[in-house]
Amino acid sequence: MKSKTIILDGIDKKILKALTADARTPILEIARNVGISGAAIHQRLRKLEKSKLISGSKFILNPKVFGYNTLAFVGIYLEHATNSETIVKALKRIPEVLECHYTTGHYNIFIKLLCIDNAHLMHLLNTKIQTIPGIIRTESVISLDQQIDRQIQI
Amino acid sequence: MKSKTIILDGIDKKILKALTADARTPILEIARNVGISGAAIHQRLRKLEKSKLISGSKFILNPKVFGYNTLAFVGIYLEHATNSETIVKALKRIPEVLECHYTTGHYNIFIKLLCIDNAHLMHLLNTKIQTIPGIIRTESVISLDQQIDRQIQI
DNA sequence: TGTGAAATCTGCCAAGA
DNA sequence: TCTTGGCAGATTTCACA
Repeated sequence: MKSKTIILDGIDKKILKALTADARTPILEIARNVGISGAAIHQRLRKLEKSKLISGSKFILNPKVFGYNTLAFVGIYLEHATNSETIVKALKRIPEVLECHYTTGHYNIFIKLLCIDNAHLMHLLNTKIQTIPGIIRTESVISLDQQIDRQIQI
Repeated sequence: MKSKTIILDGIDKKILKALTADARTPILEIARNVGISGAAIHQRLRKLEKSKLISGSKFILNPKVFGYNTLAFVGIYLEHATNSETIVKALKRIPEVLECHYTTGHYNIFIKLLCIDNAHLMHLLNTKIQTIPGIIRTESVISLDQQIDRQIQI
């Protein structure tokens, strides 16, 4: 039992399906739907958590209610000798940066930005991002409408 | 009370901060930290839910434990006369597609893909995505490592 | 908006088949 | 790995300040 492939049976899948849909689903409610006791569900959950398969739970906020309407992806080109970690550190300080990836291909770094509107995006790029030392150029793709948003299926 | 800007006071922010960090934080625990009664927290939560500010809660699965290690962003070029909705419908049937956006700029559609490895990604692109009628060409950016992953701050 | 109290439901542990 | 039993604590509602 040193290294292990995790094998999920139907019950595990049902538990995960319920909790990935709504993290506050009562365990006893799942137990009723699945047909085993709450304590058993609880034991399985502890197993799943130990296996790192579940990495947490979150309330999902709706950005539009806060007035955040412009989602954009920005590819970043760096100078050759730039220390990427410094760039990432600078990007972390910008709250609008939701994701940041080191990438292959055209760009060195690729980020996802959430802004109030296009003007806010432009302002961010011009005054906060393109001014970071080491960043040469950026290329933006603006999302007009998001059609799919989900996790891996189980 | 027809249209309303939502004003969050310090208590609302503490509630949201606790629940966006861990959706299963007990309400009474938040109540203790904030210094008001559990019933009051409950009332505020109902208000926040009604305002659509909270759009749900989710358990976060760890894709790496399932063997999913390659995250990629793919820009898609469509033929001019293509009905985008048909394309999106086809993309929805591919479980590896986690996000899908209509976009401005170079691409017509932009997606986020989660695959087992690079071979799986290539296979997906060649056999499932580029074969969708209307798709002319795709351009991929592969994430080597994700450094930031978060929601909007409150 | 807040509180406190009451009724009900959950979370979680232990012991055992 | 399941079940039962049980208690502490959580959720939820309500009348009232």
